[in-house]
Amino acid sequence: MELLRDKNGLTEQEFLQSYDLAKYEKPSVTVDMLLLTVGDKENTDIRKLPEKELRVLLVKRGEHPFLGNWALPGGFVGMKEGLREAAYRKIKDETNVTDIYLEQLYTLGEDQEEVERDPRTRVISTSYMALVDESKLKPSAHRTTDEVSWFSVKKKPTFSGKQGYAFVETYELTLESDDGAIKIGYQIKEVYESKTPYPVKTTRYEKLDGYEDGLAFDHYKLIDKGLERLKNKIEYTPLAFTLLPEYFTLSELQKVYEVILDKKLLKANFRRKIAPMVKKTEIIQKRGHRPANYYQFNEEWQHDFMG
Amino acid sequence: MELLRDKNGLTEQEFLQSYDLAKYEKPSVTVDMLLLTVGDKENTDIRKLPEKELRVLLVKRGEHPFLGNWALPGGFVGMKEGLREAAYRKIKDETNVTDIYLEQLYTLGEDQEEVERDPRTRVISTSYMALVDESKLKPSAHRTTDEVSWFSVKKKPTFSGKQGYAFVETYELTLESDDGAIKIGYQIKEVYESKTPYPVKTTRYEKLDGYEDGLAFDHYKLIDKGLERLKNKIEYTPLAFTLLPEYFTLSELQKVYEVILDKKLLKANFRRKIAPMVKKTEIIQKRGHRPANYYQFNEEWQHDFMG
DNA sequence: ATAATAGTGTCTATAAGACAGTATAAC
DNA sequence: GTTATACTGTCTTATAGACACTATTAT
Repeated sequence: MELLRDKNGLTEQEFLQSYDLAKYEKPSVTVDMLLLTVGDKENTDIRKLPEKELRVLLVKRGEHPFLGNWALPGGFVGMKEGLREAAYRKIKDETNVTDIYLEQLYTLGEDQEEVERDPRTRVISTSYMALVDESKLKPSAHRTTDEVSWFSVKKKPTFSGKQGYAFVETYELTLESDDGAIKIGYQIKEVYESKTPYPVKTTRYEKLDGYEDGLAFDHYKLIDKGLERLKNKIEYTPLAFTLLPEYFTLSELQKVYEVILDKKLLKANFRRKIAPMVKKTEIIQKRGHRPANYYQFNEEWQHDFMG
Repeated sequence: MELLRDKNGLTEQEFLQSYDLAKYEKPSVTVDMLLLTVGDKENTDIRKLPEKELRVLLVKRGEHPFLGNWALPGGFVGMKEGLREAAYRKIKDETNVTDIYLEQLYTLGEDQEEVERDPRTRVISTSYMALVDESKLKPSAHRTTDEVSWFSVKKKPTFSGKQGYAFVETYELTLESDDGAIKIGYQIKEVYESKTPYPVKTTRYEKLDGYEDGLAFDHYKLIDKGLERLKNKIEYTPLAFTLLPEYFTLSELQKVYEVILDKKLLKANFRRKIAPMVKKTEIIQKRGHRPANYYQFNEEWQHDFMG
């Protein structure tokens, strides 16, 4: 095979030997983990089945910057470590869970505002969304000395309509810690402008009045994006099953959909729709009043559907 | 306001002053642009309207590594430059277009294989998908001395079925330059494994037999991902309109959908479905046989639909 | 018995798909 | 006239939503 030479007459090998790594100043690269689960709410009436809620794992920062604020778990990426591998490592550090669904979410550092998102230096952060079944978490001990807590998450629409020429939607994103002691809240404002011939959407985040605590960096963006992604994908992918144990009842599955879509579903219709995705098992659950059948994910489904 | 101090007793200001940037070795950060457009195919029969095809902009590399191969336009990100800003800059360099639809696509550098995607050093690359109306491109002169060309892109399914326990789908991704001189082809193999309780998808890329030319780096992944993204989003977003001039006929719009979804649509049904997205104008096109009405994007639409 | 959950049947409204038809231009 | 494109009406089928009903348990 003949050797290609560049403008300077160098072969690839020669070029690589002369390549000066230190010539350019480089940004730092980190990963941030949006670790989500769906868990049972505390139950007041023992006769009723527990409601479910979405939860996100946050870590209290023990260092500058944003010392004392709550942040998504994350950290710098090693030189020989893939972004996804770094994400796995972080999850293992925080939760001891290794078998977990993971997908790339978004990379922060897009515009001037985000260029200054970290006061130390320019930091580009790739985020991953991870979904875990709550039952895998129970026995885990956190290995770090950091304070770590699950926060319930809720995003609810507060306004939708025209403001002048633009169309505006606002939401409230609220987080509350395990014990209810810490409350974090942001207002999200989405503006749709008709920049003919196509529309442009811009999103603004602001701390909500009356919420003292805040998130570190621009991590609210990732929580918001993750919730949206989940809402979209749960309709046409098997993502919901990553949030449940292998065996589940259809009522449990329905509650997962309800908490993610943030609306009540009619039982009969829900069952008809998800029927091809699940397989009935012989196992029976005794928990509510009438016993329920346990179901499993039906691996044949994606073939018929996605294929 | 009281000053928080960390474990070492430092305030944030003191911490930042003592923060040593050079302590850690850092990966390099680049952006890659997937610039797509839909254009008229060369016409044989003058009486017929031209067919449309999807096109992607590629640059012939004049430097190591991958010297002589075709690549997506891209390059290193400046320290004070946002990723999106860098993407804009690249597009302006290559096409002189400034007003363009842009969305973040994917960040490469996930796993061990991708850690070694660039022989110079560890490179993390965030990619953007840009969609342009062909008519905006015509008068542009490329400012770089590099060879630049639009390639037609086609992804067609070649197999779908079970292979042992797993479900497999294969595709052929083929690119062909403007003048038909350069042909690039990859086989894509998607394997769905039923890693209970949820399925895992893995994708493999291989050069197609009989295709001599190749893409630089792992850029085939970005083209593949971009086409998928476009196919998904065109159904529920106004993305199609970014690929057309402000005024267009419904037949033109339909052809854009057809080339992206890679299937023929029935006229009557298509028109019924997109009716709320468009606005009829008074302008008439004389091009085919019976003159056609020009339409515009209807900015009211997203409100009713997305809101 | 009553409350709570599990599970099914069916009517209706809406959307998607198929296809036949009419209309208006170039040649 | 023929051919190619533009545009509409309507029947059929599939899907989504609403709601009423039965079934089985704990208390």
